[in-house]
Amino acid sequence: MNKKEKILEAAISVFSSVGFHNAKISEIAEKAGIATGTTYLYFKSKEILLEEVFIKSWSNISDCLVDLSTKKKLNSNDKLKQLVDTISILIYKNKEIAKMILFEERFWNDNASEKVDEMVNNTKSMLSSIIQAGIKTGEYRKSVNPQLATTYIIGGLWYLMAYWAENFEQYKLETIKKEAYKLIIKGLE
Amino acid sequence: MNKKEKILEAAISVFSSVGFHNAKISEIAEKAGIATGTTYLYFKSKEILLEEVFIKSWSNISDCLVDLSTKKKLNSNDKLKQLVDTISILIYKNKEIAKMILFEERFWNDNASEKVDEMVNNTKSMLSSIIQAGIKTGEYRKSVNPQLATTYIIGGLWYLMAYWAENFEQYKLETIKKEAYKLIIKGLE
DNA sequence: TTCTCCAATGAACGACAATTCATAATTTTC
DNA sequence: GAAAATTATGAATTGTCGTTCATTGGAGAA
Repeated sequence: MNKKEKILEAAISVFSSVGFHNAKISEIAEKAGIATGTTYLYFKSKEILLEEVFIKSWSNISDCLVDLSTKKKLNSNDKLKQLVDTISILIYKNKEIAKMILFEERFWNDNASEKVDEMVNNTKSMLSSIIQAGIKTGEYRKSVNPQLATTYIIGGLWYLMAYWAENFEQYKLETIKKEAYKLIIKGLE
Repeated sequence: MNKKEKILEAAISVFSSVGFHNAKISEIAEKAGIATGTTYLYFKSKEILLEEVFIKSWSNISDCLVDLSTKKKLNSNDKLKQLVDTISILIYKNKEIAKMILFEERFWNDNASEKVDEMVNNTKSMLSSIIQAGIKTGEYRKSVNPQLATTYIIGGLWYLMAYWAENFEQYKLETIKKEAYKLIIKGLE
C-alpha cells in the first residue's frame, strides 16, 4: 500500500471515530506512520482529504448501482435487495465508513465539490429510477413519489446501519439486512 | 423574551445553519443582540449551550409522545400519524432545528449529558412501544423487530424532513407528511 | 445626590491545531 | 560514488476562537 493510500485509510478511521472537526492531522499522520507535514505532500488541505475519503468510500455504492442498472432481467425488489446487500457489506467490512458518510455529508451541502455532489445525486437518482420502474411494473403503489421515497429510504437505511454499527452488536448482519429490506419494499408496495 | 431565551434562539439558528463546530459564540451573541462575554453569564460553555438547545428542541417531540401514550383509544396507525404530524410541524415552524438535531446528535453519542441521553432513549422506546402494540393488535406484521424498525423509521423520517427543509421547497408540507406516513405504516404492515 | 451592587461589556489572553518551510534523508542520475 | 533531485521531517509559524476579567453602566437604596 503506497503512502497516499495509507493516509486515506488512517483518515477514514480517524474521521469516522471522532468526526471531521475533532480529527487532528497529526493523529492521522501518526496512524499512517508518517510525519505530520508529509500529509500535505499528498493532500492540499484537511478538507481535500475529507473529499477524497468521501469519494473513495462512496464509489463502492455507486459502482453497485451502475452495475444494477445494466441488469435488465431483475425486478425492482431484487434490485433493492442487492442494494441493501451492497450497503450492508460495505458497512460490515468497515463500520467506521458508514458513520462518516452519514454524519459528514452535511459538509457537502453548500460548497460541495463537483465530484462529491455528482456522486451523491447520481446515486439518489439511480435509486429513484429503480423505484419508478417498480411502479410501472405494478410492483409498487402508484401513489409512491420516487424522489421522496428515495430520500426516506436512504435516510432510514443509512441511519439503521450506522446505528447498528455503533450500538446493536447483539444483532447479526443478516437480521439487520432482512429487516431493512422488508421495511423498504413493504413500504413501497 | 428574556436574555437567556434570546441566546437560545440565536444559538439554534447559528448552530443549525453552520453546525456546532463552525458556530462562533461571537456570532451567536451578535444575533442575540448582546456582547460576546454576556453569553457566559447564562451558559457555562459552548457545549452546555448546545445541550440546552438540544433539550429545548427535543422536548416538543418528547411531550407529544408522552401525550400519545395516555390516549389508549387510538390505534397504532393513528398514533404514528400524530407523531409524524408533530415532527413535521416542529420542522415546519423552524426548519433549522431539524437539521441540527439530526446532525448534531452524534456529539452526544459518547459523553452525552444524562438529560440528553435520557430524552433520546425515552423517545425511541416510546415509538418502539407503539409499534409493539400494533403488532399485538395485528395491525402490523409479526416479523417486525420494534427496535430495528424504530431506528429505521426515525432515521428515514428525520432525513426526509431535514432534506426537505433544505432542498425540496417545491413540495407542500402535506405532501411530505402523507408520503412519510404511508412509507412508515405500509412498511410495518 | 451618592453609594452599592450586579449585570453587561469587549479587548485581551491562552490553547489549540492547520499549515509551512528550513533542514535532513533518501533515491535517482550520470 | 558524487551530485542532483525528490521526498520526508517536525518544530515553528499563524490564525482562529472559546473563555476570562478588569472595567463600565445603570437601577435601586439610603
